Amino acid sequence: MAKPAAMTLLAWTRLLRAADLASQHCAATLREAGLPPPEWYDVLLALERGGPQRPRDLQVTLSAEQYTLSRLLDRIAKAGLITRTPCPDDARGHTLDLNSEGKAMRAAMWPVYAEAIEAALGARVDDEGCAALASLLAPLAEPVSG
Amino acid sequence: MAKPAAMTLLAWTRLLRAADLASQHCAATLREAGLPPPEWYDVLLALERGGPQRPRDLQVTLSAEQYTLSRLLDRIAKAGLITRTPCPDDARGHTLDLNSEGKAMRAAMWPVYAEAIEAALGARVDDEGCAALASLLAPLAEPVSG
DNA sequence: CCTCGTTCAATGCAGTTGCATGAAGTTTCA
DNA sequence: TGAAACTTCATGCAACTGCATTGAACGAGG
Repeated sequence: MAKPAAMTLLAWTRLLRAADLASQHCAATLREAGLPPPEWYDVLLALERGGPQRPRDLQVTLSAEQYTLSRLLDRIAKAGLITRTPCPDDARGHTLDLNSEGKAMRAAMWPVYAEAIEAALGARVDDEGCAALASLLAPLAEPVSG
Repeated sequence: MAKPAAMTLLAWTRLLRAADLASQHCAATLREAGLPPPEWYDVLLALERGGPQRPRDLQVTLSAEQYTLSRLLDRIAKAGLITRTPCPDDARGHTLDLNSEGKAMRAAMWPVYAEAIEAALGARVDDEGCAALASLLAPLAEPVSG
């Protein structure tokens, strides 16, 4: 029932605005380079790091809604970047894997994405500041109810 | 061309995730209370604070895209919370104003919104932490290109 | 082996967004 | 004055999102 303190409200507005501007910048930068949006990168990277896996697993890693991920994977598959093969153990699911185009796309996206992150955050907050930010934001990394 | 440092990347992911979870929580809380989404609150508050004004002015205050705001105002007007009267000085625009339902709605939303902010941020980061967050995020408050 | 509760994934539908464009009004300046 | 440039706001269209539901397959217990 407690109302937020003035400082909490300030941090709140800054947090939302900063994240909005930063992610907008990234999305715009990728778009201008003719590349897919940032969420594709997250999927491609997770598959490259974690190897072939099922949507279920990706859902946990990316903490995305089930239906969001389902449709995102549809689009990525339609673009020919991943393959879906039936899962032998469980006929409900399929195993997702990066193909060579997918790997190439991830590699092509990274420099652009990295540059955008650097412009949006790295160039504005020094290393020490980033460390402070990361540790201040750590408690916000899990769902509110949990 | 510089690639982000490891700490920058950590802060980046935490920032996006924190903001996403926090805003999700707020939106969900308002929704569960049968109230309009957070962006309505921002409009109602801006009108209450700034008095009658044109979409153009709101657009600056809220830093929203022109078409986003245009349609948002449509919905809010359709819900009967604001009035649009032709602007005498400039026939292109109209003046927006809160009516009594609009004021009542803003007042009704605040406790719920405040509670959600407190749960998402206030209860997790103390006052000093919020102050630190706010000052670290200050440089991110303006567009990347500007 | 069946049945019931659970998990995995896709999808219908309505609402929202982004981009591009359009229509109407205003300002500038020769 | 009047044509060109700019501002203000709305909207067509395609893409995306969220919620709710469905359908299929799994697994536990009788």
